[in-house]
Amino acid sequence: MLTLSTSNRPYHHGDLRAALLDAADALVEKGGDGALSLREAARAAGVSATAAYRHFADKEALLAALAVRHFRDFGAALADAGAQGGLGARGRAYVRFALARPGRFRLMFGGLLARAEAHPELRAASRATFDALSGVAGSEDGALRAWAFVHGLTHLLLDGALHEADTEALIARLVIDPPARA
Amino acid sequence: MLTLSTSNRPYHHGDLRAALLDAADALVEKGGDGALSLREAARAAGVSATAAYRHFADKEALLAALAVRHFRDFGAALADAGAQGGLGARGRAYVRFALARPGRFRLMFGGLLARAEAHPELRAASRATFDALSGVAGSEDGALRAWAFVHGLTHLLLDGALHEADTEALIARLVIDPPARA
DNA sequence: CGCCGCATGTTGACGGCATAAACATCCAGC
DNA sequence: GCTGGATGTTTATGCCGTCAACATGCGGCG
Repeated sequence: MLTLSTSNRPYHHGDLRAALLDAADALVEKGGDGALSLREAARAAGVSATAAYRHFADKEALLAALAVRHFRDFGAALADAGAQGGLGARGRAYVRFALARPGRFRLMFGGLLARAEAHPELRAASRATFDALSGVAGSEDGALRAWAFVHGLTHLLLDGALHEADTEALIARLVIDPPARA
Repeated sequence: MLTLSTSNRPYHHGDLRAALLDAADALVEKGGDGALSLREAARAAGVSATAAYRHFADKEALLAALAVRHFRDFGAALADAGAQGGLGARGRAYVRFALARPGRFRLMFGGLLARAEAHPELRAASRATFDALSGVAGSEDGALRAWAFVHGLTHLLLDGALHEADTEALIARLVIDPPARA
């Protein structure tokens, strides 16, 4: 049974908070945005329906915590891409991250942010990511335009608004590296 | 009591379908995205909880119908703005439409579209709007870039991602008319 | 003019959900 | 070894989406 050392193994479960976040992530990714049910997440974690309330104030708090996690991953992925490429590489990584996990992206940018004042950690995590993005090329209007462009392209692709057949080619063609002024 | 002529006044209510859409619109606009309850909309329309099912297959169908309505208004607003201004005027109208009614915009671009194959009318209405937008400056990559930029800026503003104080000034500064290449 | 069918709306019911309160359990430190 | 507080469970409440059976009333047919 391998009880991993005497480290910080919490009381009853293993680490229920993380287990719930994992379960919620899977549900959000599968069923889309509002398809998460606290009870179902609890079921998936093998725990009673109300156990989640020991770790999250309510359902929205769980979603906010999940969004925090995703913002950190997102920021890391962009930093990685930027390290060995320019602005264009970062932009393409941005779009690809979202297309690979639409549910995550929709959670991150889906209205939770708008009332993020209720979720200080989410505010902080998103601010950190945003500031890193803004600071890429100074904080000039050019950088802002680039960000808005990539962000908008992501949303349009996610929504199926573009009838373009070859998505990857479209990205490669539009999101280019030189001062695209876009 | 003024029973307006003998025109197409449906049977019991006045025009329940429209009344439900109005009520739903108000709820979506106020409480954000998923805050709509069929029962509450019915209550607001002064009708029993299940009456909506005579007009909509289910809750999602109501939301889809509402989105159709908004796509039409949206398209009309953009056409108006474009008639007496250039691409820049149209772009600014785009952003302002969304900022004026965040709930509407989030409904229109919030994941319903992604599985719009279940809602033919929504698919059609969004396609019509999108095609009109794409066709503004030919259907070149430039037009696509412009659209993506404006769309992304809209989302970023809606999400409070930009710390800019004066939103209107930002819009005026970024969304400009000449071939902004953005 | 009267009846009847169908579109419209209502009632009642079911299972699922978020959430709260009271209770049980179990590790940590004294 | 005992106890306290953190963690999880049970039970309950009220709302929700949706279904099935029923009521109602307008428009068209006789």
